[in-house]
Amino acid sequence: MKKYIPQTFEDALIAIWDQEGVYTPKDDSKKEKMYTLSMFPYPSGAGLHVGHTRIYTGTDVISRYFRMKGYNLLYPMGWDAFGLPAENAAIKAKKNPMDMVPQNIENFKYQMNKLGLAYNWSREFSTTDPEYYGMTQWLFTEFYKLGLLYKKNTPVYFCPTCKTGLAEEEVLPNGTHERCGNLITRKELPQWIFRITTYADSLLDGLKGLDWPNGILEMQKKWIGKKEGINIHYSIKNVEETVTCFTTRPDTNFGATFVVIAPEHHFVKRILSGEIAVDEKTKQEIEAYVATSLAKTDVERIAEGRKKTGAFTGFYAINNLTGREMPVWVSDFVLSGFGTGAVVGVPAHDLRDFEFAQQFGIEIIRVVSGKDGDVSPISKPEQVQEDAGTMVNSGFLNGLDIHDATQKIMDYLEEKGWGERVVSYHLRDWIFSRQRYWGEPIPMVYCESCALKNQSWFTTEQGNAFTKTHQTISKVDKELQNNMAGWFIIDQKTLPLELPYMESYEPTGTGESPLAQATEWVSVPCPQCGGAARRETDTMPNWAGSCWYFLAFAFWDKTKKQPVFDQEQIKKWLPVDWYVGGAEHAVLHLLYARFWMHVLNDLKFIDFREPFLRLRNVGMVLAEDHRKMSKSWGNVINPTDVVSEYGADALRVYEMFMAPFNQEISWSTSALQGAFRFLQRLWYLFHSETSMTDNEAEVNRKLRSKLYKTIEKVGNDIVEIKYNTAIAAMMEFLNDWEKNGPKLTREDAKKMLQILAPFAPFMTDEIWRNVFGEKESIHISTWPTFDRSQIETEELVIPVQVNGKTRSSVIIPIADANKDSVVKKALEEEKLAKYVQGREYDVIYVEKRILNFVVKG
RNA sequence: GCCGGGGUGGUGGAAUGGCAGACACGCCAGACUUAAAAUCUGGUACUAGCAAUAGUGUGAGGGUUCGACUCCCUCUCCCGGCACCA
Repeated sequence: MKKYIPQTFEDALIAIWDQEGVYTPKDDSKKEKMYTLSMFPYPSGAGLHVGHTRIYTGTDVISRYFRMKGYNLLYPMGWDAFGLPAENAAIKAKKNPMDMVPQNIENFKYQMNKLGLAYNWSREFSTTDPEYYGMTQWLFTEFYKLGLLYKKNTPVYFCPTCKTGLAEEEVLPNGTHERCGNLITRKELPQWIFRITTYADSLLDGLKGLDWPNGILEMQKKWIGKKEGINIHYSIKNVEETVTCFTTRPDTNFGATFVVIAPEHHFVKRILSGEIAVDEKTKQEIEAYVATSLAKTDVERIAEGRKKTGAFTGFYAINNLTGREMPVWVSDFVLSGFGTGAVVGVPAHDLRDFEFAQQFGIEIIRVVSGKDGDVSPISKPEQVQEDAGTMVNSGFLNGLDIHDATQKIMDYLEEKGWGERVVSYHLRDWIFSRQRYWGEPIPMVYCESCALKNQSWFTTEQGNAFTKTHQTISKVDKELQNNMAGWFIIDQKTLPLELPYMESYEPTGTGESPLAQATEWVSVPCPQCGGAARRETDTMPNWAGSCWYFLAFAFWDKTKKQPVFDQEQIKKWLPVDWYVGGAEHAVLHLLYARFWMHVLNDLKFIDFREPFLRLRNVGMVLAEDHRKMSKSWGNVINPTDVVSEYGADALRVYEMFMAPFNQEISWSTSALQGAFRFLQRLWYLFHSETSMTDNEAEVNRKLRSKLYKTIEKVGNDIVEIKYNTAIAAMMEFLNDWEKNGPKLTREDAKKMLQILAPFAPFMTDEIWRNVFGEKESIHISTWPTFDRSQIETEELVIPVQVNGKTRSSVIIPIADANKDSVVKKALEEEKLAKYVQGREYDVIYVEKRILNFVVKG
C-alpha cells in the first residue's frame, strides 16, 4: 500500500495551489464578506518560530473554514518591518536595514508557504514600502491638522541602549525597555506628542460591545484609568498662593490634616527660586529633599518600597470646611504627573496618608465609622478604614453613607467655589518620535525665519480654512498653535517622503536623530516663504505602521499600479471579523490602532470606530523543558526542520490539538509523533480497498451517524476556536472507522476529508485529487452538508442512578424512552433491584438523559 | 495590595447541572521480527479483591440540588497584568 510520506507531495501542492490561484479567488461580492487576520509579524533574521506557526495555523483553520462555508474571504499577510529590532540587527550585521529586510521577508514567506498557509499574497505589502509609508505619513499630516500632534520639549523615558525617547507604554514595570530589555532613564528632549488623551473617553466607551478576551478588556480599561473626582483649592496662609488637590474621596475632607505636594510642584519652584520667602534652613532642607528625590531612579524608588520621606515647607493650607491650618509638605510619594501633583492627607482613611502622618507625627481624625458603628481612634495601619461606612465628625455630612456624602460635599464645594468636579485619567499622551533611522520620516519642515514671524501651517490660508471646517473634531487651541510656530506640513502631493539611504545611520545618543547627518536630505526650501528650512529628522515609532495596516489590505493589490486610499474597499471589508494574536499587545498596538480608527471615523474617512470585532489570543509555545525557547538555552525548535521531518500537516495538527488555543503549551516531540500517526492511519484508510464502498447496502449506518455528528461538532468547534476538541472528535471517528473494517460510501468518506482540510491542507488535497480524482482543490469545495435524520440512532443508553450515584444503565429503543418504560426496564436489572427493593422511592427522569431513584430513609 | 485567568490520572487535556478522566502522550503486556525500529492488539485514576464488585476521588472546607469538576460562600496555591494613581 502507498505509504504516507508528506515530503513526496507537499512541495508539489504548494506549486499547484499557486498555479491554480486557489488562494487568490475572484472577489465575489454576492457572498457575505469575512475578514480574518493574524497580527502581522516583524520579519526578523531568525525566521519563523513555532509560536508563529501556532497563531498562523489557528487563523488559517478558521479562514479555510469560512471559505468552504461560502464566505467572500479576505485573508492577507504582510510585514511590520520598521523599528528597533530590525535596525539593531542591521547595525550588528553592519548592513543597511533597507537591504536586510527584503531578505528576511523572502525567508518568512518561504517558511509560511511551507506551512501551507492560505494567504492571498496579491495583497502583500511591507510597512517599509514607500507607497505604504507614504500613506502613513499622509495620515500623520491629517492628524497634525487636527491639532492631535505637536512638538514640545518634554521629559521622556529614554533608552540609553537604543538611544531614543520612548512612550509610557514601552516601559515595563521593572523599568526596562519593552524591546531591548535594558534599563531606562529620563531625559528632557523635544518630542512629537500625540494627544491620545483627548480620545480617552472614546477609547473607553468603544470597549463596550467588543467580543474580546476579558483580561485584555480589563487591561485597556485600567490603562485608560478613568477616575471621577474633584479638585479642591486650598489657599496658603500668609502667601499669595493656592494649592489644588485632586481627590476621589472629598467626603473625608473634614478629616484632612495635611497637604502634600510633589517635588516638581510649582509652589516648590517658587520657594526655591526665592520668589516666596522662607527661612534659609527650611529652604535648604527642601532643596536637599527635592534634589535627592529627583535623582532617584525608578529602580531605587521600587527598592525603597512604601517608606515615606518628606520635607516641611513651613507653610499652611487652610481647610475652608473646618478652618484647620494644614501643614504643607513635599514628598515624592505624590506624583507630579497624576491629578494636580498635590494631595490632601486624610490619614484615618488612606493607608499612604496614614503612613505619612505617622512618620511625621501629624494628627489623625476619624470621619467614617467602621463595622458595627466603630468610631475608635486609629493608631495602627490595619485600622485604617478605606471601606464604605457612615460619616461622623463631619458637620452637615454626619449620618450619611460615604457615597451620598461624596455627592453632597461635591455640590457644596462647587457652590462655594472652593472646588470643581473633574475627571482624571491614567492614560498619558503618546510620545510619537524616535531619534532613530529605521522608521517613517516625519513629513514636517521647520523654518527659522517663519518661526520668528510666528507663522506656521495654522496661519496659512489652508490651515485657517481647515481649522474652521473641523472645529467639532479639532482640538487645536491657541497655545498649541503658538508652540508650532515655524512648522509646516510638506506638500501632501509629494508624499511619500522617502527615507534616504545612509551608509552610516547609528544612533547618536545626543538626542539628535541620525537623519540629521543626511545634510542634503535635511535642507529644503520653506513651503511658506521659500527660504532655507530643515526637515524634521526624528522618525515615527515602530507602532505607526501597524496602526492602519488592516485598512490597507482591503485595497492593496500588487497586480495593479500605485494603490490609493480606497474608502469604498475599506467600507466593504472592514472591520476585521476575527483578529488573532498574542496577549502582549494588550495596551500597545491594540490601543494605538483603536485610537487611529476613532480619529479616522471622526474625519469620516471610515464608517466604523472599532477595527477588531473579535479578538482571540494565542497561548505561547514553550520549549520541551517548560522554559521559554531561547538561543542561549539551546532549546529552540525550528518549524522548518519539523516540516522536513514530519510534514507541515503533522505540525499543524499537533499545534492545534495540544491544548485549548489560548493556553500556553510546552513542545512535545512525542505528541507531535502522535499527530503524525493520526494522519498516517487516515491515509491508509483512504487508500484501503475495504474501508469504502459504492454499494449503499454495505454501509455501516452507525458509522455514518457518527460521521455526521463529527461534521457538526468540528464546524461548531472551529468557530469557537476549540480546535483541540475538533481534532479529538475526528480521531474518535477514525478509531470507529478503523475497527473491523466498517465501510463508508466514497461520498461520505470525502466529507470526512473535507472537515479535516482546514487542519491538514496538504494530505487532504492530495487524497482528494489522487484517490477521488477531483479536478479542483478540496480547499475551494463546499463544507459538507448531511442528512440530519441519519444522526439519530435507534437505541439509547440511559444511566441509572440511586441517590445520585450511578449504579447501572439501560439500553432502550429510542421510541420507548419514556419514564414508565425506562423505570420498568431499570427495575428488571438485578444490580438495581437490591438498592430499591422493599423501600420507598421517588423517581427523577430527565428525557433521554438520566434516571435517578431517590430512596427514602 | 488590586484586576484577570486557573488548580481534574504518570503527562497534555475532555466534560459548564446528568455515566469524571473523551482524545492524545507515556507506561505495561502481547503479536509481527534473528533483533531493533516501525506497525498492530489489549490494558492503564486510587485503595481492597483472583474476580464479579465495593469504597474513595476533580486544590481545602462549607452550602444549594434528586444529582455539583460545573452554581454560591470562605480559604489556599499557581500563572498573567497593574501598583505610593490620591
